[in-house]
Amino acid sequence: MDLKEKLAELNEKGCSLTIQRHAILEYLYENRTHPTVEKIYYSLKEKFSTISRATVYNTLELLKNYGLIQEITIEKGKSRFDYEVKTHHHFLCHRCNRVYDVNVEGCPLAGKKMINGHKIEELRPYIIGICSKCLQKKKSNDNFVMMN
Amino acid sequence: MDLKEKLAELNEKGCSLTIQRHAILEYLYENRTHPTVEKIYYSLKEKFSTISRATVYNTLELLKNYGLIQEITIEKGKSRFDYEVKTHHHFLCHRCNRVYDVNVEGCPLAGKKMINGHKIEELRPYIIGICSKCLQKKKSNDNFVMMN
DNA sequence: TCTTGACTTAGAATTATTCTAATGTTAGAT
DNA sequence: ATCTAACATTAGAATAATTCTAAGTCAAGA
Repeated sequence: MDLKEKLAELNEKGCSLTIQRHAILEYLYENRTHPTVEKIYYSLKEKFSTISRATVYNTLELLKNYGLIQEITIEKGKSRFDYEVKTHHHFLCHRCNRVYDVNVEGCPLAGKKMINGHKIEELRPYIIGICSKCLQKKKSNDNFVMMN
Repeated sequence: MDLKEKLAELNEKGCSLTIQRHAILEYLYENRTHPTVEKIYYSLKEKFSTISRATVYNTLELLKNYGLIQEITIEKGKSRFDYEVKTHHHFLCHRCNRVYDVNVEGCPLAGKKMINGHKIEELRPYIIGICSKCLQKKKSNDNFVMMN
């Protein structure tokens, strides 16, 4: 779903479209790097110097409740946010702390509404490990060490 | 793996088995409710009145690094811990905040070592929703309201 | 224009986690 | 048995993430 559609949906549902809300959703639309709240806050400060953390938190919560963004809790202690709401796997590299999207086909939970009598509302499939970039880096370090 | 085996493994790997470490691992062995750090800390305080939060955090980190327990980051802002390290799904009820184990067969990631060039070290498959108990409660509330 | 309610703001408060410096414990050397 | 060095634990301070609060801002409708 593109930005205009999401903004329209917010509007239709009677949610007032403030400049801050617009900016936050737009930021997530343009930055698919799964930013933390802190990252979003500081990035927006450059445009809107008076924006407050509370607004960022409130807006992210609001957008999440409207189902327009999703929260990622893959890391201890802090949340990240993702413009894409369709369920997909996230990969966290514990070396560089980057979060990647990964596509995994054939999840047996896909489309399921219930499990063990519990109502399923959201899937958060997380994978932890070392990303390809860091594996490369590690390799060249090893080479470097071997050459000495 | 039972408690004795895990303690033995710690010992074999040269990790000193202090009373606190023993108590924390034992607590997780006996309490499979995915306790938060705070819950663990206060429960242990009853037996060991001088135990400190730092020890609880350090020990949980240590046990995790030895691969004897796993960390659950399903909730915003805080960690829970699980004695069982075999990969399994966790279900968080956003009404009552309980975390349940659920068994899901046929995950296409099972046994995979790599994905998109990234090295997989740990899977954290989380499901969010409303648990069976809370669904029941909701139902009886509805009935109650209807009867009035 | 005035009022009302919703939104934003700055900063305080709270919560979770990590850090620090002092103290306690233990195993091996003597 | 005692000493010592390394490691572990402790209380509390520091930091980080999030939520709360009270005051100010804005915008739509009477």
